[in-house]
Amino acid sequence: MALERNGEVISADSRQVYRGLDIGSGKITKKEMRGVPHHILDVSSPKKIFTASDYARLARKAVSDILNRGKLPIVCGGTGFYIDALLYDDTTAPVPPSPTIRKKLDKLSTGELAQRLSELDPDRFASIDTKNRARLVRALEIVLSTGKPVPKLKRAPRYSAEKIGIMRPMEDLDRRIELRLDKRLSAGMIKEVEELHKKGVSWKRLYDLGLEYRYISLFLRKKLSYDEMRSQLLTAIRQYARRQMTWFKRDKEIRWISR
RNA sequence: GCACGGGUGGUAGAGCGGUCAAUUACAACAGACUGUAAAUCUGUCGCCUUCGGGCUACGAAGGUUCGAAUCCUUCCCCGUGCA
Repeated sequence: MALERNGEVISADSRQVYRGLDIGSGKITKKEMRGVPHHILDVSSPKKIFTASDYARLARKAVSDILNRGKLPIVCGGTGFYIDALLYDDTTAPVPPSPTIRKKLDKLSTGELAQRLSELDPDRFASIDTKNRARLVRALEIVLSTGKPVPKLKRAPRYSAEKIGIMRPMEDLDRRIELRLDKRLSAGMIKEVEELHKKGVSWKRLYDLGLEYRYISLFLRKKLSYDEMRSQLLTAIRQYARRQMTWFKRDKEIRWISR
């Protein structure tokens, strides 16, 4: 598509932003790019946490650069939240994460966090998932660092964009996922994870990166046998694919093609 | 052949006379998503339902009991030990 329409690609993938996460994240290779410039790949160290707002900032810069060159920006990827962060203004509260506040909040139980939020910001409390720690912590972080309730977000479109989604039967996807996994495994994905750890990416961090990085690191730590790792990872990837569909299905602007 | 141990929902595995359609975990299905988003979290999960309940279920068949997944008998499978 980029070749046909004089475009450049902007990746919307929350793992391909990290250097060294190549096979496991399915990062496109130089050769596969066929001369088409690709953006927002390898922009962060895997030791750091790259956020949706970092993504929005970089991707918007890329969009305007591409437009200035008279070319078509093509955003491509499966991280729905990142795509929204790029396409809409006001998708996240403008409050950077605060390690100090988080450290304090981490000591509280989920119930206590919910309790505090209900006192400090009843409005946000009413709509939040009260069992989701990560959400509660973030909401409290916003309230505590601004001294104000969590702002209502407008989600204003920033660009006029055409959204295209590829839909295929789940069985078909499942089959392709398995083939893809085995291909990655034989392409040295385990080695890749081992290398990342050697270079200082902690086990905890690898776990948090999810999917291939999570399960392979568990295998490397001998918490899982090879077969357990492969089958649990396969399941996790399939579940993730379904979660992605849940996200995209609710976006009524997407035009679905089967391809 | 004898002696033990065991057969429970898609899977693993609790329950060991009533409060059991059956703890829990996983899988499956659906969903959420305010700077970790490949993350995090929620709901449903035997069948039917007018959501009150009804029905069929814990290897099989009988039996004991007001009442059994839980006790007894026989049978069929599985594992271990002795032959």
